Amino acid sequence: MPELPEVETIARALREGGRSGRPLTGLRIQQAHVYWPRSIQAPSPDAFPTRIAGQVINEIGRRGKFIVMQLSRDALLVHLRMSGDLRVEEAEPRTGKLPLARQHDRVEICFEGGVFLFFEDTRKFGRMWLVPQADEVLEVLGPEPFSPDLDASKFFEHLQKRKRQIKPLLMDQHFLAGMGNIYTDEALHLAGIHPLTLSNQLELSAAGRLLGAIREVLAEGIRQNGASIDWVYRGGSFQNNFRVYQRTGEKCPVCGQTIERILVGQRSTHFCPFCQPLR
DNA sequence: CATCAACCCTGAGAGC
DNA sequence: TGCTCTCAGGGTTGAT
Repeated sequence: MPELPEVETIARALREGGRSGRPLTGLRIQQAHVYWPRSIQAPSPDAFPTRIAGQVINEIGRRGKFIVMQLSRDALLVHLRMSGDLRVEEAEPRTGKLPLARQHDRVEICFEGGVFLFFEDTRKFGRMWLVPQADEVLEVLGPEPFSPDLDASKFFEHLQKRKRQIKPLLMDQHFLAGMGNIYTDEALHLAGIHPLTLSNQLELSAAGRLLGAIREVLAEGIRQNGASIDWVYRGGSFQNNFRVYQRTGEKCPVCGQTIERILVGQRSTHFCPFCQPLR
């Protein structure tokens, strides 16, 4: 399930080439096909292909868990949700044979020069937006975890203003952009904070520790090209560094206590009862 | 404002 | 082997 490091890895590959594809920046879109209309959030699925045709991709980046592509006139945003991925393929140089859409491909974008971008999404939760201003969609997001504007004291202030369980709060994209189930569990363990701790109970020192832990696990995740879980996202190796995530019943790498699994805000949550006591 | 449940979906894994 | 059942998981929506 793509979180910030996975989305960052995918955005980089689209921007700079890598994996199978070559860079998409600078390419002009010829046409598009929508195979699953609900994958298009805006404009209407019918209007999408007409409106995107002819536009050139000028920039590719990331904001929270969104992939952000700046086109000639519009912005193309992609949220991969649970099972989404973007795949670049090229026509056979010799025969000119074109790539075929696969079973789980929901949207296909064709570029001049025989390059294709497929939005594959087994579970159909992912969405695309084609809008004049990216901010229409992105403005509701909380700060980027790596934003220089976000320091320990500001983070502490934000936590103080709310009275929520820390884990669901960290996963709330309006509060902080980019965290998902994996990196939240990992960051809370690294910071030694129980997932049910109320946000306004955290002291300044704990807030600073938490922000540092969030940045550390995200940076390590990016360094390892994300985590490969289940059959979805592939190519990363951060799953080999999980401290607690999906390690229920195993020993805590720090203290040796048995890692527990509880439900927090409808999400499975892994933590060490010794390293992360609830006070 | 905080919490909770349902919903959107599919494939994997369990149980039979 | 093959069927049915349950469940995970990000985000949105509506109820409490």
